[in-house]
Amino acid sequence: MGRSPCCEKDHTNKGAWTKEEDDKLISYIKSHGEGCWRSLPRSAGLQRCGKSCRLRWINYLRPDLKRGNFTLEEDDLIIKLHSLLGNKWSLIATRLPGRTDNEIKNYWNTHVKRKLLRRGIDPATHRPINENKTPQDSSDSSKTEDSLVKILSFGPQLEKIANFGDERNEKGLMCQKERVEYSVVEERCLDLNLELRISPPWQDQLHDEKNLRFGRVKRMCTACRFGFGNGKECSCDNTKSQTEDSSSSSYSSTDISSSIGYDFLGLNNRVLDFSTLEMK
DNA sequence: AACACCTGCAACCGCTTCGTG
DNA sequence: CCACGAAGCGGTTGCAGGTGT
Repeated sequence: MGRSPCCEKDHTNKGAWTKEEDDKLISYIKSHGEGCWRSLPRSAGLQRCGKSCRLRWINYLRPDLKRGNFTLEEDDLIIKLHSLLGNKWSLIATRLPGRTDNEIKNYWNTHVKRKLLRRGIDPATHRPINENKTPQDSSDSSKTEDSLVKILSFGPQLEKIANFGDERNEKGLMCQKERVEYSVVEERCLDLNLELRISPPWQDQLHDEKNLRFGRVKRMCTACRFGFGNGKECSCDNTKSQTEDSSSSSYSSTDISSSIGYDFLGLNNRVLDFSTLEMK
């Protein structure tokens, strides 16, 4: 048994849109707004599948779309975001006003990939191509796969945490969601030798111990990094004091970056504010 | 001029996620 | 908790236009 079709294929047009179809769609959405794509074609008098209408509107007809070539700034931003987010085109598109996920995806596949390859950079990993096959790396890559599998298997729990809400936002503190997204990105990049690393540098243990004694640094356990602070998974040596003093229990990106003395990826000034990365 | 090949992009397809009853 | 439909997403395809031979 196959999947049921999203529309009646017999009575729908396919292929390139005509000017008349575009006009019908635009005028319908202008007067009725977006929504209920499934019923829209019939209401608008179009012999198209709802999906097709949605795509046409989002990728081509929307009035706020920026047409034309990508600027150098957009180019750089796409590369940076891709190194952090991977092929999450819709997420990347949210950071590029007027650009659609489809447009960015196409641009990546046709221009950016080639550009990176010319520079000797693997577009998939964002690492130098000739660095890929060292014996040390082969063991490292299996480690990376392991850690990635662990992170991915965390998925459902991470989602639950991500839904906790933003009650702490008004204090300017990092909410659970931010902490989760931050940790995931941080962990994913662990093995990537990127100039544009999103995490603050991992502090070596000796340095931590020393600073802990002077009360300069609060060490986070893995559970806290994933947003399980105060749970049974938490093994922080400062959990107790954190629960007593809620204001010190949250780690914001800005807290961290200011505590370590630099603004990684411009998080302080919100150039790349991952806390606001949401699905459309 | 004719053909083959390449490139870029719009559109499609199938899977996943989300919302609702 | 489950089932179902709608919407969203990312990979892939198809085709028009450009370029090389």
